[in-house]
Amino acid sequence: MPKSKRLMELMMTVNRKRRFKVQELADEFGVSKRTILRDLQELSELGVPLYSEVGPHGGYQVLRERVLPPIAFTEGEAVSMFFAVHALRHYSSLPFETESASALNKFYLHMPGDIRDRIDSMKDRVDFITPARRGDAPCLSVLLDAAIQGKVLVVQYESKEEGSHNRMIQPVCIYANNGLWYCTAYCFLRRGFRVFRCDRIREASYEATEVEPIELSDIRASRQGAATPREPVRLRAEFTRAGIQRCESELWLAPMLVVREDGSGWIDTEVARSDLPFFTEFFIALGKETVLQEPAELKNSIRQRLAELLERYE
Amino acid sequence: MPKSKRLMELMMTVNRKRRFKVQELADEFGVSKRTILRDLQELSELGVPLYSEVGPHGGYQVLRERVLPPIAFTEGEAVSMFFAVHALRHYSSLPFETESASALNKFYLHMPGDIRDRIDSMKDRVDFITPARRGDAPCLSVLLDAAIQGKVLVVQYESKEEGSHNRMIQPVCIYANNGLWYCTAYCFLRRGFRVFRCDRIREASYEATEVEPIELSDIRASRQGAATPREPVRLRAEFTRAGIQRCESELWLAPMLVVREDGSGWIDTEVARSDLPFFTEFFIALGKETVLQEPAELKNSIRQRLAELLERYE
DNA sequence: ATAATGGTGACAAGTCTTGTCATAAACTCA
DNA sequence: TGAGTTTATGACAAGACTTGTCACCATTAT
Repeated sequence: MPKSKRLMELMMTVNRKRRFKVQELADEFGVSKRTILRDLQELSELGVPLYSEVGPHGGYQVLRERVLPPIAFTEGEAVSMFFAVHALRHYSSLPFETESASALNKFYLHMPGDIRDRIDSMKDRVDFITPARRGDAPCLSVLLDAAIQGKVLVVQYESKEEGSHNRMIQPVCIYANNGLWYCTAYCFLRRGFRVFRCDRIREASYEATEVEPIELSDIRASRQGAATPREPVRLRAEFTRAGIQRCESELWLAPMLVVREDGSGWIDTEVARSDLPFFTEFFIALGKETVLQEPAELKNSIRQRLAELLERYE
Repeated sequence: MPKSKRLMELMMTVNRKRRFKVQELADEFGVSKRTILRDLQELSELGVPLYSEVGPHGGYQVLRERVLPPIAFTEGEAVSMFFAVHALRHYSSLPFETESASALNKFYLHMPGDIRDRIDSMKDRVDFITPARRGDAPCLSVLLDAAIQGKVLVVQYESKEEGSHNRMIQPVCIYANNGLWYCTAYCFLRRGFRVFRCDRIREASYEATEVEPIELSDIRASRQGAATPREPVRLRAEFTRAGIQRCESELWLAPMLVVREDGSGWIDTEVARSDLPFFTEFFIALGKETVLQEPAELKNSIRQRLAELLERYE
């Protein structure tokens, strides 16, 4: 095998196995140890961050920095990747530390000049906005780690109602929505799946929890479990065109909407009775853009609420 | 220069200049044409998509696909990039066509096995959610292109009030927010900067507009121009803790909020009189979580609105 | 037709690569 | 302490690979 090809393959190989001995590679490539040593030095000069230790149990290592093999990207692909990573700057907290910033930088610096020009001309013209929020979420990486490894955490959670207290939870997944991070987790206190706002989790640690982690083979099942409504109540309402447009902004509502040709529409679904206070506010906010047909119970609570408000503003 | 190094440099060079002749490179590298030809063939075998045409005015070209030079990414950087691009799948429309999907795929396939494992274990655990919206925005790439090149477009816009009609606009920038795409543009009809919802732009074309594009050297100035309030009215209000939390979800409001230690807070700012109808609805939606202090005008309109609603639900 | 440009094969000169050997240094473990 | 393991470096000859040259072909624009 000619040297140039061997170097390329060597690069892939050392990236695959992060630790290796010279003899190993020599056998694998059918060349002498001396040759491999020389090759490794060249790779090193080319930027692959190799580190070696002598002695028994020694050997070579690739440091955390690894060279990805060269990839053929479309110009458009490269641009897409750039803006995707660029969008992450809106997040004040990320589960991957600050590494996206340096990735962006490296990516940008390695671009051929004309692509870089194109990016420059687009940089001020395109953006994926995420609302910048105050709440930092300091525990994201711990939560993610626990989710991946299926471990139980003790967290200090500051809930809306009860103030700050400790809970044991087993994270399932974390996600960002509308500028805030949330964590779905099994809560050992409440014995069920709950969603936690990550910025309200002040501390999280693995410390000696004797609780056995539960089995989470099917994540989706657990998610659904969290959402099953009890005490269903039928909800029917008409929406004007403007009403529909506003409803479409609501994640949970959009899938249940039925839209007519002319843009207006309606909803006919079952909701949990315990959610009625929420719907009271929701329908009030919709103002004249809706006509509520059912349930009477909701109409009543809306009337009552409106009367209270009116009194407040008198 | 040894061959292996020359190959690497050659890769960079052909990526920089997308069209070139063999003789050119031969001079540049101080080797013969024959050697360059052989090298180019090797690059080709390595995946660089070269294309050549014979004859005068012929020469080599790198096709739209280009090999980015190998970049040293931290493991964390690679993972961040993956999830950043992964998040784009939530968007039903993008200004860069479908190229992010293929970028993601290539990226994933080229990862060393253990990083791929790590990504797999994280894929169901982390997400950047963007509300999935119905409205497709078919014209994004045209709008972006016009913004970059400073051209005037004729668009068919379906506005909330006036239905569908044509306008001439000069796009400034486009951005995604909460699942919808918006375009800031100079509107020649209204003679000022306006924000358009891209999914309401049915068609956009360059066709023979004799209108001269305006100068947009400073984009930020133009953005501000769009936001300067006329007929300012002083707005003062108190918010409970829960009220503050809801206000923080509002992008335009968050910067003006003042938050106290205990989580409650207030606002004291100037708004345009023309926005009062909007604030009427906004404060009604806030319910009991706020106490409006000023202006009386707004209080009146809220009262009136509440009374109307109450009647509706009677 | 002519000139420009890429494409291929053959071959000798010579450069670069490789394996071997010797030696050193650092480290582990018994 | 000493034996064994592993990286590290230098020297050198054999030889594998690379290079330049040259001859020739194919295609295409002018």
